[in-house]
Amino acid sequence: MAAPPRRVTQRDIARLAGVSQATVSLVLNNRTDAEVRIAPETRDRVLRVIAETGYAADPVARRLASRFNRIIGVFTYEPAFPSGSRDFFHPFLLGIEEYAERVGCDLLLFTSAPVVDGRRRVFHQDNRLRLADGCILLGREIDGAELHRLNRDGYPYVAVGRRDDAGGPVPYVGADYATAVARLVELALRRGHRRLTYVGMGMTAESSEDRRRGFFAAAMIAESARQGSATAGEADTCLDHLLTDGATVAFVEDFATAVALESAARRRGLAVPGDLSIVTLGDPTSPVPTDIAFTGFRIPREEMGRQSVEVLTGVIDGSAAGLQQRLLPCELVEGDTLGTPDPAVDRR
Amino acid sequence: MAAPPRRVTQRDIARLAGVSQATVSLVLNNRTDAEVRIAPETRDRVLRVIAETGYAADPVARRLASRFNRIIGVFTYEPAFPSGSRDFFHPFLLGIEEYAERVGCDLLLFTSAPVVDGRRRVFHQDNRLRLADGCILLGREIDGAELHRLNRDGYPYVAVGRRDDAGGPVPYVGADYATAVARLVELALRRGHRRLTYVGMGMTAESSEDRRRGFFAAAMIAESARQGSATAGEADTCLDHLLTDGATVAFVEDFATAVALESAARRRGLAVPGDLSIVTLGDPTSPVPTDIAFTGFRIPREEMGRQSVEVLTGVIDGSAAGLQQRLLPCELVEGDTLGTPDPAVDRR
DNA sequence: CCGGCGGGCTAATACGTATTAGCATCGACG
DNA sequence: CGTCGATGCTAATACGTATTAGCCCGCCGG
Repeated sequence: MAAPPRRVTQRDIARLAGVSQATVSLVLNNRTDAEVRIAPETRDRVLRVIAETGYAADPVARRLASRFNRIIGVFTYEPAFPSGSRDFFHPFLLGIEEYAERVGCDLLLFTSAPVVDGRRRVFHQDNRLRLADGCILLGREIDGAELHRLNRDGYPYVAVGRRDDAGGPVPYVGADYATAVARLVELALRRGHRRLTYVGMGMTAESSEDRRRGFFAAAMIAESARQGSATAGEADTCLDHLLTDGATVAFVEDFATAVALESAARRRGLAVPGDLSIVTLGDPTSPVPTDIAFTGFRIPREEMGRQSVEVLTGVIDGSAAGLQQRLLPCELVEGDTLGTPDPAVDRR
Repeated sequence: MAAPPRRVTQRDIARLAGVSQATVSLVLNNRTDAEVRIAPETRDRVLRVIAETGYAADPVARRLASRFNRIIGVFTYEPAFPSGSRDFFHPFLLGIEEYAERVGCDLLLFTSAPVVDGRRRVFHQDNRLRLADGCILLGREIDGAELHRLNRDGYPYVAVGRRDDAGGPVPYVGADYATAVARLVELALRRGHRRLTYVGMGMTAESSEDRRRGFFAAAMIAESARQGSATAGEADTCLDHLLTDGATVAFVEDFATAVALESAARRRGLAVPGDLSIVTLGDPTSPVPTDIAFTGFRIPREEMGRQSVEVLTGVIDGSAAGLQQRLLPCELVEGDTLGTPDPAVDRR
């Protein structure tokens, strides 16, 4: 290991400028308090030496001495490699990077977090959270226990996606699934649908819950409507279920399931939306090839990324300036898969 | 700003375990040299306290005291995620992240680097390079002056893509464009082509140079062949040039140019590869819609990402173990756009 | 001439860890 | 009984910066 050349420090600058290290620090931080005064010529001399040497303060030492690092941690829960989840994370990262750049922060990806029981863990033997001033949590399912721990430790963080309380309110920037789904339900009702069926994934994540809640809340209101529920599995089985149920429209939580359902229907000679309408409740999270323009909504992922950084900076500097829990509206997408129910079937 | 709760330090652990801070550090680092000995029961006591408190060493202090941080910096000359270059960087990042996880390093994206004159700068007023142990440089064109500076400062880094010397050899992991292009030239010659034309971008980047070099070196060898050269611009102009030249095959540096050229040819009633063959010299770097399977090669981007981390770790710990300049082979892609020249045209 | 006061700077310390020289203890050995 | 070598630990210091108490000096007012 070659001895690395000792780098230029404030002491070196101080020696060259004929002042003390403290003075260098004061000049560097442009301190102009009443308490602290530096003569203009001294200041200039120091600045000149700094410019000549190309000195830049060691961010590590700086962080140790003061409090902040201008580093935003990014923790991704789910295995990052399968290209599938990459497409899921990408829009978030886009927004995060953009806003981080704007506020002059670097991004630290906690790739060193080890995988235990198939998921990454924030807390482990040698967790390095403190490298960052705070942390953005990304992942479809986030461990409640870890959120508890974060809250207890008073570590600044923000979740992307709504989260239930965990030993205190969880700061988050989520998508307002409940409202988006409710809007779609209303739309279906207006088009004449009376038998709506929700096809979920059997997941307990908050994002699933919110969709489900939005669906049933809106469907309940229309007393005349009937709702069913199914779990995505084998597409044909699911389709059977829908038909038996007399459903005229399926609200499908997962995009890939919707695609599978549509092809299953087509294989059986059923037209979409002629014989069966299909509504999707989220963007594709894995690349599913399809030419169909599904009716559904778009999750403002990029904006969620941006705002998560915004909220995090608020949490970090304690200015609870912005609301620390935000739900962003989803944009409805008017596709080709929500029609009017076949009158022949719609015998109620 | 709420006073953050002082976090647990080694001193706290020491007090609780009834030992000194030094002992805690020694236990933590599992030091078992001949010089340093800790009684097993003491060690256990300390470890128990650590487990109970959930203590984890502050990586910042650790870095200040010792030398390394287990952080790999990633500097992208263009924004890392934004959509334009997104498809370009993504595979690299994928490989980088994978390998970083394997060696237990975190990744630091230098998003705080300001943009000057349209490109990001490594060195600026308040550069934060020292946060990381070393740095991976990504970008189509990398400023030679900055490479000089990195070399001069002895800062460990590695470029993705071959780079010319800059005040010393530049560690890199690149793609062997020269060989890949030469192979394609040979293939074209075997198929009977005698008039080959290179369509470049007029760029001076090493990646462009290498392709060009590979082309002319291989084409020269076949004394019977003639080569031409054109610069991509308006596709029709370029096509005119090719036809005037009597070229039977175009070697096109940029993927998008190849796509444009193909449609221009088709608009004029020319068949590809019937009347004109087109070879591409790189993957699409921006999403260009096309159904055509171009003949060309694939750049091992992901592998380049992985190996760049590997090389960087070598540079950092000074074990010049691996070669610090690597060129990875590209995989030839046998597409549909390289045929045999029309005999009518091939009058030599 | 002395006290006070403000400007301009420095000495000292803290941040939390890693490292090293060296102290204390104890058993063995001469 | 003194010496020596091992063993087990601690005190002290370094890393590079930020911060604060306070020193020194010159000037002004009395």
